[in-house]
Amino acid sequence: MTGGERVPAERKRRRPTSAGVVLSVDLIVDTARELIDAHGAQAFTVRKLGAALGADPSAVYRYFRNTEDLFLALADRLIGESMEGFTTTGDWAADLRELALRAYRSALRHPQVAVFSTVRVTGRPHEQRAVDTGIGLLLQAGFDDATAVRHYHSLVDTALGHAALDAGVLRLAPAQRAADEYAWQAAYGSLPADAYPSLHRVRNHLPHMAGSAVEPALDLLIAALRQEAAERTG
Amino acid sequence: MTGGERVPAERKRRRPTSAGVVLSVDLIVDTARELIDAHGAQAFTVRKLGAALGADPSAVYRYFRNTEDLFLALADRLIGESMEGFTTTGDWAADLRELALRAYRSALRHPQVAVFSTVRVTGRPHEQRAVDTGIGLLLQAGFDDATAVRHYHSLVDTALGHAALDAGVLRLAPAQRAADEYAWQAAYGSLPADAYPSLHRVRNHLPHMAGSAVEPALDLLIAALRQEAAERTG
DNA sequence: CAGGTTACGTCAACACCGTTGACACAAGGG
DNA sequence: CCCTTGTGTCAACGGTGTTGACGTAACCTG
Repeated sequence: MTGGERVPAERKRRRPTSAGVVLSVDLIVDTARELIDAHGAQAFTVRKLGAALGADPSAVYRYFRNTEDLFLALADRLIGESMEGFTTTGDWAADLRELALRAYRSALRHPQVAVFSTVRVTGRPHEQRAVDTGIGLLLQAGFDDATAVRHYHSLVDTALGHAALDAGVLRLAPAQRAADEYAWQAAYGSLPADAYPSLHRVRNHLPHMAGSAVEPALDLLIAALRQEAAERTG
Repeated sequence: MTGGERVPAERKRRRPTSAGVVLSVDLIVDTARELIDAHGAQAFTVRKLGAALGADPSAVYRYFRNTEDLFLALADRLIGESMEGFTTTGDWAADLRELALRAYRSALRHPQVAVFSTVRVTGRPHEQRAVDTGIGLLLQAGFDDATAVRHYHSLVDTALGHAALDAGVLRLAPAQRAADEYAWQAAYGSLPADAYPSLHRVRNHLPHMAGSAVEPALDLLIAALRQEAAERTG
């Protein structure tokens, strides 16, 4: 764990803030979460967090050494939530698809946080549980140890990568988003067939490019895994 | 196309800055590029751009309505550069892999910019050329129009998504990065076999998780496409 | 139950950030 | 040669994350 540890390992003295709130790591993480859910990670600031807590913004630094540290603490909680109620069905490929999609959906709601949890090793219980489950499914499919790790890495990073991209789209104002969808038609719909033969041919299908590609991409990954597993065992 | 247009369509009067520099759209984009290449997109600010240009920071707003607009202008240039010297070899699968890897590598150096170019339709020549080439390769492989578009979307977004993720790693200080690689061993290397059977079994392979997963992921995607194309044609 | 230690909430300040409006001047067209 | 106007500069606004000093209240000790 590189930098995760909060300043004091345990804390006992609790003094209420001038607004009467008793701070704690959990309360701060919860409040940060609510703020991000309500107004987007883009709008999150330490000062707003302080205001939402009913405390001076700088009080946060008694619990986390900086905002990155706070995000990291939020990360493991999100991993845990995204895995709530997940159970294996016996179809390892379908289970892996679901696992990756859960990671995607969770990360999409909290992209800033998600990037941290991918980049840094939290090493906390929720993360460990999820990794164990995913790699277990690949071992069950018959892959050897090294290959299982590699494929798990590919799946999860692809899901989270798409989330990082798609989160950018969500950040756009709805009107602008609609305009961009149409832009695929406007900019590409009438290109000369001689200079852009392929684009011209598929011009009617281009608006689909405005949506997310997670599911098609995951489907391809899973198909490849199924094929490779079949070749291995058979 | 949505919001790209700079403030005046054309400009004629050129007055040198107090440092003797004659500003222009191209000069500003070039300088922004150099700044990002040298110190990372994270460290880019309008004020530093002004200093690097030898002009007041606010002069930039005579050419771009805001920083997002500037990034968007940079995007198409990067697409063009990433495709420089690309030629098809006749092996459509290998060509697609190379195309996606070029997008990844280019985006990795300029993640902030890359997200914009994925999210927004630039509709400019370089973008159109790249899309036409990629979809052309899939049509050549025998996919129908709608499927070719879908697969192209999956490939490119996966490449760019991994870039967005991996860019986060690059932002870490090198020492911290090395520590995180080791963290996979430290946090996961000694987990109890009964609670985490799969993790325990593959524990020696976990440090690989610290690297990028682009190439393994792209290999899986390409394998799936090869398989699907073979089933189609034969 | 009193006293000392100290955790921690608060305050003020620092050094930044993107962006805007007023202003002055020089470039270019008539 | 003047007048319009494009455009570089300046100062300012309202934000940001983070830090250090400070005092008080909460706990531990006796």
